[in-house]
Amino acid sequence: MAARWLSKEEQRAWRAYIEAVRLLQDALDAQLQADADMPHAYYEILVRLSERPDRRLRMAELATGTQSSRSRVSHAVARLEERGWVRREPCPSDRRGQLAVLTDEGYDALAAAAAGHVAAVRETVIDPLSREQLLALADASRAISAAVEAMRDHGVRSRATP
Amino acid sequence: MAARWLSKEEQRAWRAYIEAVRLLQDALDAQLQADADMPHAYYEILVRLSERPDRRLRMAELATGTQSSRSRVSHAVARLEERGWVRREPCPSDRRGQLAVLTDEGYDALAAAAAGHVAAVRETVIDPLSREQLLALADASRAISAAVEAMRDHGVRSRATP
DNA sequence: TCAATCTAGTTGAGTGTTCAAGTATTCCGT
DNA sequence: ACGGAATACTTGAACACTCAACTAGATTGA
Repeated sequence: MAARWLSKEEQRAWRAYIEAVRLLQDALDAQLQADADMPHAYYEILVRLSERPDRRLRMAELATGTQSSRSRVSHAVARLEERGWVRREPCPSDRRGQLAVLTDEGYDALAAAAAGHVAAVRETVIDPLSREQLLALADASRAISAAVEAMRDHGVRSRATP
Repeated sequence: MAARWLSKEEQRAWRAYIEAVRLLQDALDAQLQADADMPHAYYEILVRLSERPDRRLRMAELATGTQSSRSRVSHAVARLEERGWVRREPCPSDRRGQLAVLTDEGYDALAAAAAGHVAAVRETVIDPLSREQLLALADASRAISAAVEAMRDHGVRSRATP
């Protein structure tokens, strides 16, 4: 397979993208860590749980919902449980399964964190972009997500040839 | 400060964005780890060094160039040095400073990793987007980067009020 | 029905990142 | 010239994530 490089324009675009991604992630992580003492990944777990009427979710659903591995969620929920923000329950319909349940303390922690986090998101992403830009960003993002999932599934055609 | 929430549309866009970011980062990290035995952050360090005619860069420049903290770069270079991919040199003009120098082995490792990585970037980002989409993504990214830097500088106006 | 296989989730070791504190050197004002 | 402040970088502990191996329960099919 001939290695096809990026054009100057593609290169510039790609770098602008990952640069923004890194800066943003670090900034949001730092903001949440400083203001709410939790990493962004934990925040997202609490958000997903809070959106459920019964405030509970299977571990696997939590994993797919937050685009993370089962192992990550398992470790994270263990930590959240130590803090009393989440509790585990056995799943009635499948005895292998576990339900992560958001506790009242967890809900309070989320409520306390949310305003600051949303303000930061607004300040760094929503407000600096026009509506068209934001929608374009979302479109491009969906295309990227689809492509990543496609690559994951069909097993990376372009793997380094051994 | 009144907490201003996100509209439905903003919410959808924001989620699409971070979802893509997470999926992409995990995929690229996994690809590089599997094919070249290095995380994406290390790859970027090697890239920056390789772009210099003398293949060397001050630690601080490496940090700003890769949007990471000095500490991160310091640890990373230490690891890369253990592998023989990078070497440290004292900086002649400032005795506090250090130069990270890409070794020949490091250059080879980068060369071996590059094709697979670029192919993955192309497959997940460049190819699935139209030229307009890619340019729009870059524009939005630059706006986000600027906003993050602005927030970092002027000290987060919207910090959780204690 | 029972073995093989698949799925849900956990665990621990290894690795990378962060945060705060540390050392060494340079810069700056007087 | 010299003391204080800023800068360059490192270090170690605490924490998060990954990968592979593992347990336990569900599913399949012969």
